[in-house]
Amino acid sequence: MKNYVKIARIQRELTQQQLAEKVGITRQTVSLIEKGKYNPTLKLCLSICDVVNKSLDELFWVEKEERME
Amino acid sequence: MKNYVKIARIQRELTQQQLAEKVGITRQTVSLIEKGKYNPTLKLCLSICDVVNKSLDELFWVEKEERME
DNA sequence: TGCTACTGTAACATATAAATTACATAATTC
DNA sequence: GAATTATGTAATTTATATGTTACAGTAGCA
Repeated sequence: MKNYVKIARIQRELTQQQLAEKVGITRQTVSLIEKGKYNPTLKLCLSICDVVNKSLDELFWVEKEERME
Repeated sequence: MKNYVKIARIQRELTQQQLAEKVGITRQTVSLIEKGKYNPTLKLCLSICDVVNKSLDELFWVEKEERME
């Protein structure tokens, strides 16, 4: 479940802990999402979008072929 | 959890059953998502995007203020 | 009328997202 | 070198997405 959360987070100069607090989840969940080991819910994706000021497509769109790994 | 799945599905002239089969889920899940009663996972959202040939933003982006109901 | 296709939804079971707690490591800063 | 910060991850628990089965209602069509 590849995504661009980590890049966006670093652009905003946020730590995983800070992003987690702003989103209202735990640091562990942020870590797992960034690592592509979780399949987050839409609601959570939208919350992350709000915090880093990016769209769903910007953060979570990956072409079908490169989605897995 | 408002979204535009129903509109896109009808544009593609698919029934809930047909969309469900193409996505690999049940008709009931499609119904609940269209009704906004479910918070689908990102993976499922992406699968729906593939089938109706729309982006995440086109199907699932709603402004923060109108997201709930 | 009756039949079929499409949709909404409820109850229960299962899979898994996410929380919680905890431990480990690397990179700092003192 | 000790203390702190940021991150990865494992085990367990909890919440919920999704499947399964089933029933009801509407609309169109013979």
